[in-house]
Amino acid sequence: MDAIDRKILAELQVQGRISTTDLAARVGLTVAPTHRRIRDLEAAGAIVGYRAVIDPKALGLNFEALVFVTMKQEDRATLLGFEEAAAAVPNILQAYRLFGDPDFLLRVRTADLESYTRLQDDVLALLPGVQRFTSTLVMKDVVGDRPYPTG
Amino acid sequence: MDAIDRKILAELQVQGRISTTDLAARVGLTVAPTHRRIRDLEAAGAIVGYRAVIDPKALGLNFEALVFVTMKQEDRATLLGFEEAAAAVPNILQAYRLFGDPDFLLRVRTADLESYTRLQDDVLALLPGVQRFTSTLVMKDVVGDRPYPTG
DNA sequence: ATTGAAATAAACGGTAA
DNA sequence: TTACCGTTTATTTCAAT
Repeated sequence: MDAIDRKILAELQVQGRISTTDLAARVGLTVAPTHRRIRDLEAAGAIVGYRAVIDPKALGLNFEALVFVTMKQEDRATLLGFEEAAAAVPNILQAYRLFGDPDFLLRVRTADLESYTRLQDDVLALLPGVQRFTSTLVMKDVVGDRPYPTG
Repeated sequence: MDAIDRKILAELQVQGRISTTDLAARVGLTVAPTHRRIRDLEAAGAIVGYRAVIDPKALGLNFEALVFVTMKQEDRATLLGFEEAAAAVPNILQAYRLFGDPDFLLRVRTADLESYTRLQDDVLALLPGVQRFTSTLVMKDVVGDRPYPTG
């Protein structure tokens, strides 16, 4: 993982579909070694995959909320049960387990406030082991998901 | 934005580098209309771009924290000043403006706890308009950034 | 550097809402 | 009529050896 690899990762995080030819020019190599490095980075798991970045509004997902979850107990089984159930809810885009209280933070997307209300009442409230949760509405994505710093 | 477009978006969110040929087969069209749809989705802004998904550990970024920020004032200038300054910090991967208190939530990645300490003291603490902030360490990414539901 | 595959773009006719 | 598909053709670009 030298400086060139980091530059490759930086470029691919911004332009996931850049051709090997163009990428080679940007990192100052020829095509062959560039291609080899990409293959190695993929094989090593440094590059997990590629994805299109979608505008959620295009899918009608205009509402975003953060949900803080506090669990009844913090034993292993309770936590794992919750994590598994949460992973099965497609509207939960991200979920973090935190140190301290609350135990989890969820990032949730729905079409609108009404869909969110339904989701909270019919799905989130039924997640196993939950003592209580607090929702906070997201007003604005100031910094939307951004590439990792490579420098 | 019909069902086929949603299917295209679903596939591209999971396999951003799938070939038009393969994608066409998956959505049940031939290459030409599939390609047209991709072009239109890109032009309409539904597809914002493409990116490689990187393992942050490969970049040595092993530490993640959430930072809740409460501002001194909530006037427009103060908030915008903070947002601009926050956007200039590469370690801030995501930033949300929230309703209520706290005013912002930041997701921050650094190499380790020491780098985070330095970042907090030397950078985050100097962001303009901040009254106080509270850090919470992330124990685990239960659900790492996941595609939007298209159904 | 070469070969084969794939992306891209345009044109044309058919078809269903 | 409008909008979309599918086929075809041609050109370009890329991957891969």
